[in-house]
Amino acid sequence: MSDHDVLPLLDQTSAAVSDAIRRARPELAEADPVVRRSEHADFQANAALALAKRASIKPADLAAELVAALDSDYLEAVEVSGPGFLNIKLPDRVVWGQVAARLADSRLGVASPQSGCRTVVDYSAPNIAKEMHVGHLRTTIIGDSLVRVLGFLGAEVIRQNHLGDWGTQFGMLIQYLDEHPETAWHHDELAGDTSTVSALDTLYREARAKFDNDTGFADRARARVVALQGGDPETLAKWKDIVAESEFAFREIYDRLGVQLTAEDSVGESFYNPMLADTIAELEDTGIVVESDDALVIYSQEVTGPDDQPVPLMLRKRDGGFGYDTTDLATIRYRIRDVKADRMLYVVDSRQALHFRLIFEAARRAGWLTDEVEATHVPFGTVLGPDGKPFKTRAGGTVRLTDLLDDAVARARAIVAEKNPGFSADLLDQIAEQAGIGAVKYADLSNSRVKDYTFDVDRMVAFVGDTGVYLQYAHARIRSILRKAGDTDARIDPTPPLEPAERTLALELDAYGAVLTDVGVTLEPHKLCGYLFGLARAFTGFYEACPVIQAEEPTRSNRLALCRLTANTLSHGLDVLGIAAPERM
RNA sequence: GCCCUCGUAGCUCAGGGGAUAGAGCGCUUGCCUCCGGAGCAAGAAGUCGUAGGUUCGAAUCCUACCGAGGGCGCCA
Repeated sequence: MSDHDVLPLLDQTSAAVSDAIRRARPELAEADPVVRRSEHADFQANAALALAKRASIKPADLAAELVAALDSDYLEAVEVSGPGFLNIKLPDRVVWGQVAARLADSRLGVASPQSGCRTVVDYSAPNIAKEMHVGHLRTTIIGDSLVRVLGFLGAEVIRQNHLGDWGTQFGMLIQYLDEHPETAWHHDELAGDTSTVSALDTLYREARAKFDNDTGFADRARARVVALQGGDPETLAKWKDIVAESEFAFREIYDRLGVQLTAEDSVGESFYNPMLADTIAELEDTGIVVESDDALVIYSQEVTGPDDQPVPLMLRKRDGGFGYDTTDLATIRYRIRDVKADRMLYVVDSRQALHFRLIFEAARRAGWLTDEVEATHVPFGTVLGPDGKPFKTRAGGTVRLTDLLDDAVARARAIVAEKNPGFSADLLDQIAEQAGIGAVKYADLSNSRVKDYTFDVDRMVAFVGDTGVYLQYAHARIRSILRKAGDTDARIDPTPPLEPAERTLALELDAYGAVLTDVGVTLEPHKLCGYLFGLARAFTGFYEACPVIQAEEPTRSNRLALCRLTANTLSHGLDVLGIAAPERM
C-alpha cells in the first residue's frame, strides 16, 4: 500500500458488509460478503443468500440482521430486495470524494498489488534472418500489454525476447553469403522498402535450394555449421553481423508498434547454448533421464501419446544435437536460478500447451520449479483470415507484419481524412499511423486471449463499434471539451446531488484499478478493453444527459472534473494496452 | 486412440454460481441536429451445442455425448 491508493467503493462497501457480518454472526466473520455492482443500486451484497444455510436461518431474515448491523454512517440507504439481496446506495458526497481523490493522484489512485514480484515475460521471439509475420502479432502485442499492466501494478518486469538465433540453418546461410560476397543485405545497402530480414529471408531460401541440389555446397554448409558451433572467429563474426542486422529490422517494427522490447531484452537461444551440457548433466543426476533409440529423453509421468506410451521431452537427439526442448529446460532453470524470478510467463501460441506442460513437469521433477515460483504458459489463439482459416495472403503465402500494418494504416488514413478533412497531410499521416496501429492492437487484445479471431481490417478501423479508433476518438472528443472549457484545475464541490448519469460514470471510473488488478492475475487484456469501451459508453450517456460547459457553477466544475478523470482513465488504459491516445483526430 | 481449447442473438463477441442473459455491427420505428453525432429512445431477434447431475439458485461447477479447431520423440 502506498499514499496513492484510493480504496475502491466496492472494497469499502465489502468491508462495511463484512463488519456487519462480524457483528451479527461472529462465527461467519471470515465469509465473503459477495458485493457486486448492481442494476438496482450502487452495489448489492449477496452474502445473506450464500450464508443463510450455514446460519440455519432464512435468507431474508439474515439479510434483515445484516441491515440492522450495518454502519449507517458510510451508507446512504440499504434495503432488502428479492430473496435476500442487500441493495446498497452510497452518499453522493462519498462518490464525489472518490472522483476528486483519483483526479488528484498521478496513478489515478490505483494500488500496486504486484509490488516486488519479479516477473519474467517471454514474448515476441522472432527468428533471426527471417521476416516477422502475422504469427508474431499476438505474442508481441499481448506480451507488451502484459508487461505494461504488470509494471504499472508494481511488478519488477523482466522482458525476455527469446530470439531464434541459433541452429544449423545459420551455417548454410553464412556459407551462402560467403560464396556471394556481392549480395547486398545490410540495411544501409538496401533500397528503402526492403529490410535486412526480407533480404536474408530470400537468401536463405536460395541457400536452402542450393543445399538440396548441390552436394558440394551441402558439404561446405555442414562444415560451416561445425565451424559456427566450434566458435570459429570468422564464422562467429558473420553470425553476429546477421543477428545485429536482424535486430535492427525487428526494432523498426517494434518502434512502429510501440512495443517496449529493446536490444537488452534479447536473450535468444544462443545464450543458453553453453548451458545445455550442464543442464542435461544435472537432469541425469536426478535420475529422470532415459536413453531411448540412442537419444536422451525424459518421459512424462502425466501425459501419454498414441499407443499409451508416455510422451517424451527430447534432451539430445540421436545425432547428438539439441532441440528446443533442451533449450527451454536450460531457460527455465536459468530464469529460476539466476534471474531469480517469482513468476515466469510464456506468451506463446496455444498449440505449444503440451510442450510447456512437459517442460514445467520436468522442471518440477528436477527440483528447480517449486511452489514458491509460478510458471505459466499464457496461450493465445490463431489469427484467422476472412475464410475462417489461418490468415494467409491471397496467394496462400505468409502475411508479413509490415504489410498487415501498412494496410491497416492506409485504411485508417482514409477513415480519418473523411472524418476530419481539415488536417494537413503530415498530421493526417501521424494520426493515421496511431489509429491504424491502435486498431490492429485493440482488435487483437479485445478478443478473448485463448480464442481464435478473424482479422477484419474494415471492422477494426471503424469509428463506431467496439474498436480502438472509437476509444481514441472518444478520448480526443473529451480533450476537445476540456480545451474549449479552458479547464484548469477544477475543484470538486461534493455537495450537489449526483445526476443518475454522473453517478453511473463516477462508479465506473472508480472501478478502473480493480480491472487492472484482475488483468494482472488472469493475464487477459480483453477485460481492460471491455472496461474501457463500457467507460466510453458511460461517458456518452453522461454527455447526452448533462451539459458541461453551459452548466452553472459548481456543477460546471464538477462535470469538467468527470470529463477530465474519464479522459485520463481512457488515455491511461489505452497506454497500458500499448495504444496511443491522440489529443485530436 | 488419448489430451487440450472452443460451441451464447442474422454476424462479431462479452458474461465463468445470483434478480428479466448483455454489447457492437446489421435490421425496424420514432426523436434531436445541442459542448466536434462517439447521436438518443423504443423494437424485432437467443432451446446459452445436447442430455443428465450438484445447488435455495447453473449460460456459469461436475459427468457423458455431439460438433469445430489444435496437439501427441528426434522441426522450432
